[in-house]
Amino acid sequence: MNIFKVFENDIRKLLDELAAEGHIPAGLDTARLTVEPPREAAHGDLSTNAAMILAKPAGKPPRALAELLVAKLKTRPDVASAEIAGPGFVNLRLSADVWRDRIRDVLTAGTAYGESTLGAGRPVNVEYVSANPTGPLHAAHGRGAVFGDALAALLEKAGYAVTREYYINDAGAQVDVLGRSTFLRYREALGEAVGEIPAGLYPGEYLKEVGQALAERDGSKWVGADEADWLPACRDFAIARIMEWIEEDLGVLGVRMDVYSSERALVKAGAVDIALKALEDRGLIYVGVLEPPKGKKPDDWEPRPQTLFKSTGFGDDVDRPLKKSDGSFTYFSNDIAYHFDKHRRGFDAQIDVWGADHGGYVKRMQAATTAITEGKASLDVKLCQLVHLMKNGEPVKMSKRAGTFVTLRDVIEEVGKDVVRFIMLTRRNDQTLEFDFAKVVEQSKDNPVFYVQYAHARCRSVLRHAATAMAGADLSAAALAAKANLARLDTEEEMALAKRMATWPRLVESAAEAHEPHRVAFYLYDLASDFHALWNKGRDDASLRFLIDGDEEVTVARLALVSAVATVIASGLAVMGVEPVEEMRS
RNA sequence: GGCCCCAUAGCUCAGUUGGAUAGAGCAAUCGCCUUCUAAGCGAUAGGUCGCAGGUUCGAAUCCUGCUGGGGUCGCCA
Repeated sequence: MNIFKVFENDIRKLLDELAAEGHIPAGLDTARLTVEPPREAAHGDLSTNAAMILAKPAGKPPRALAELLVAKLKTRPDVASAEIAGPGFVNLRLSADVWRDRIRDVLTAGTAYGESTLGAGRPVNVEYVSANPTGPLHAAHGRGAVFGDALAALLEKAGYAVTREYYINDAGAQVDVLGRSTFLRYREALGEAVGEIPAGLYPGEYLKEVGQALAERDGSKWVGADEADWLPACRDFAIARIMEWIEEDLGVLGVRMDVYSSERALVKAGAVDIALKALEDRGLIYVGVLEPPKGKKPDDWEPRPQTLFKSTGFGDDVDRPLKKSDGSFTYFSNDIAYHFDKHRRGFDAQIDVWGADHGGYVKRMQAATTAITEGKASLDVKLCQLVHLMKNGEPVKMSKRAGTFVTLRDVIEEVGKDVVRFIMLTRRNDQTLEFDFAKVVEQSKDNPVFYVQYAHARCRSVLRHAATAMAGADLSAAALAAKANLARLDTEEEMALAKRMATWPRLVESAAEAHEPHRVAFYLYDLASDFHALWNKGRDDASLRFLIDGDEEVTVARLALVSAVATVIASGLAVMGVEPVEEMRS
């Protein structure tokens, strides 16, 4: 239950009542109405701008309107106080029981707490990773993988029907290069001395393994064969093998895709022709000559007629080529077909997660998606900025060119999947992220992974102690929910925790709508911080500890609180794909 | 040159889709602490939200124009 939404709906009803009573005109636009926690806790628990946004259309001063609302709100038993502040805010303080009851909600719902019906089961397609099948995933891919996966989980929690999808770019020139590189390694595996890997081929060591495997499967079958024969064989073999690795790596990271879409299969099935025909029918394709890029004219520039898509009609800056000069389709054409295909599979809400270097591609893809689906589908593109790998403040050198780069697997093996996942979400997607191998495993307050996990571990530790101290007592969440007298929770810190947990459903909804999973990480840090604060109070004042000898009632109430905190942390970590820990010892 | 992203405390970053006196961690200063789990706790100080306009009850947030940094720019994917 999202308490803020409950009040928002109730306030809308009150406004209807005011209209029925003739205080304000009926049918005022309340789209801008908000009910949210004020930044300043001193202002109360909830705050609404209703009086301010309606003042002008209602023809009444905001404070007068606020008076009317306050009078109505004050009659509610769950409202402890309602007052007007500033330019016309209505601030509410809720009775403590409203917050305490949320603890019971948590205990009853378990880690399902925070789930919402916001998405109403609408399908959403989240496409992420989609790394070229030409080599193992490297560290930077990890960010897109984690981001996309957490976003998918978040949307699921918010009630959407999510499909996780990986687009395999197995149709371009790069996979022919892969095929040639593999052929060389294959001959090498058969004993041929191949020497230096020629420029233009992939030098990576990992292809030795692919060549070896191919030699084992096919023997010397391809030596001396026509390129027309060995190239597709080597290419397809390598793609299949590398995709296995990629799936394995993703598995280690805890990422499981629902759908792998092959570009080659799509092209083969004629999807590109269908898509371009659709655009053609709408008069969005023409043959024309593009202007050279302003201010940065390539040396070999020459005007030439190309088949172009009229993307300028949909917010793009220039029209974009659909065919290369040899008549074959550009990657863009295939991509249009792919996004059209998603639409035809029922996805009108599409999200793509890309690396920041593809920023220049966003407008045309959105333009094309809008154009080809006649505005029915919307595409949101989330760009993930670079990850800077560091070790004790020193940058870790990466060179894809030389074939030496830090693979995602290396990173996971060094610090663990949970640390990778958590850290990748501690920055907004459009900020560059520094990943320091030393810092991310540090056991201190400035490491958010540790801090959040520590809070969970402390909760579990308290419950373990309680189980020993109160042998025989049923301390399950259900039992605590049933028997705890939550009225015994009344300290400032306890109420702060209860309120923080009450905002989790709201956070899920707003983060899901904004497509910003990093907010979950920050929320958990805040929740952990509230919990640690309460814990620390118990150091100075024994009466504030959780287990109080001789007062079972307060102990049970506090155990309910602690159990709820652990549950909400676990619920948040589940969205991030991180396993909560029972204790910090390792 | 066009387009996209970024610019918030000394540093690293949040900022609830336009709300009230802009927050957290680190570093700094000052106290405390040896534990229901050790990897500490509390307090203080720190700001022209890059600059200048605009929109309105109200702007870090939206619009315009600048400045600085990054990315990208017709037959790469």
